[in-house]
Amino acid sequence: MKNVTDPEKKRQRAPSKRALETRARILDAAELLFAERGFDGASIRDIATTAGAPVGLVHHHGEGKEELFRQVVARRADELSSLRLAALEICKAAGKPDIAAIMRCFVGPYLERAESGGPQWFAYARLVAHVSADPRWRRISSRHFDATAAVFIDEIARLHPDASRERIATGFVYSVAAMLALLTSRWRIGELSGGEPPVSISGELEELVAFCAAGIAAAISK
Amino acid sequence: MKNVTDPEKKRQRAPSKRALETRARILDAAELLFAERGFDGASIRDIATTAGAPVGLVHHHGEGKEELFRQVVARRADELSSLRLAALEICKAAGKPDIAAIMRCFVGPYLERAESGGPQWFAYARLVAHVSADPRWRRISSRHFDATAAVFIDEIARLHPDASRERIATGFVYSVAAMLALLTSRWRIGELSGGEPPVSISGELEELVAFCAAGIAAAISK
DNA sequence: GTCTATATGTAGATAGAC
DNA sequence: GTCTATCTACATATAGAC
Repeated sequence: MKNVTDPEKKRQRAPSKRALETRARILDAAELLFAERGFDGASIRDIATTAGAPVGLVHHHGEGKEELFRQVVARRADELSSLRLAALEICKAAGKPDIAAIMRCFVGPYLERAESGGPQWFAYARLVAHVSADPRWRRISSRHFDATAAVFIDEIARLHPDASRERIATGFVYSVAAMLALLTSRWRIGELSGGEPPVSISGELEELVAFCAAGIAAAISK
Repeated sequence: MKNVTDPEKKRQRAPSKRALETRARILDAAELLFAERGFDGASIRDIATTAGAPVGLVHHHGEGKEELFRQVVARRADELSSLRLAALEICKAAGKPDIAAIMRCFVGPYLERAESGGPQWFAYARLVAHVSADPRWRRISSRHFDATAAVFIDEIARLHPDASRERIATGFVYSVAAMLALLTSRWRIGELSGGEPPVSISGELEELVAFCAAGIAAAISK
């Protein structure tokens, strides 16, 4: 399924190194600005300026604003899914995981990336928050996030065969919301606790995992 | 402090009944469209059309798009704060509340309104989700939500004097995120559990309260 | 792939009649 | 307060030279 002649695909030649860099710069700029101001608040012109590229080039690589938006969401979603599923496999190989261990495989990879991967990963969390808030992006959300989410829900369901799947899914969605809140609303936690927000993100991992695991356990036995 | 001559205030006469109705229709339309498409995705013209009012009137009542947005957020925020604080007072009068009881006073009033108050309250939840996702609205968020949030965090802190305030605030912010997820992402819960989303919102109250209370308790003792 | 110039629509805001 | 007409700016998208 790779590199065979495909009449559907338009691009025939491999892109040059410079082209790939330009494309990456455009996606980074789009990620930053879509995250900061949402789909309609970020203009192609602003994205072009931030990327240091002319406007026409942004259209060329993005194939229109909506498609550019989807590409930006998809890029890290795919990377995250791989990391999460790999973590879950390792965890399962070491023995039957409990809810906390399962959720640690889901949130851990993101928190590690956010800690070490630079500010683009924080921008991405805000972008996902925008996607979650806006009903126009439901299709994007389903397409790029649901398959992996279903695997994790299955894993919890296997651990608690008597619990209704709807309650497990509910607890899981609550947990994802909490994870995004950690990544996007540390300023608010800081304001409400009267001090500065927590310095280290990965230092918050166990607290978040404990919150999610206890919450899910309580919700499914209610 | 009421009805005295105030040189700061511009409006001198009480608005007519018709004017108040028009204003309410404009705020409702703005709420719906801001919730659906975010600040930049909703245009003043769309809001005017939905409200059945001319564009100039939207500007007149809203005093500019940003101020209109803030007014829409503020309207229900103030109403919700009153309901929540009243619920907490009643709860405290009946004896020392635990974490679940405290959180029930916070999320209960919203879920009841969403159940009985019509679709505008669901739109408002999406609007708040947009406000939370977008760093441009931090001031609005602080101004209209933080005071009440601080009261509830204080109440939990009184119950657990040894827990750090930062952890309590973190658990509270996670809980608010979960509440918004219930109001804005039932479609996703439905998709992930392979069936329809839950019919009744208030039927989900105890499950959500259990999730939040167990999560907070686990997070502060971690 | 890269970049410039341009076409076409629509945005927020305001002036002024009623 | 209500409504119409209009100003100015900027949006997305594309055509075509290099």
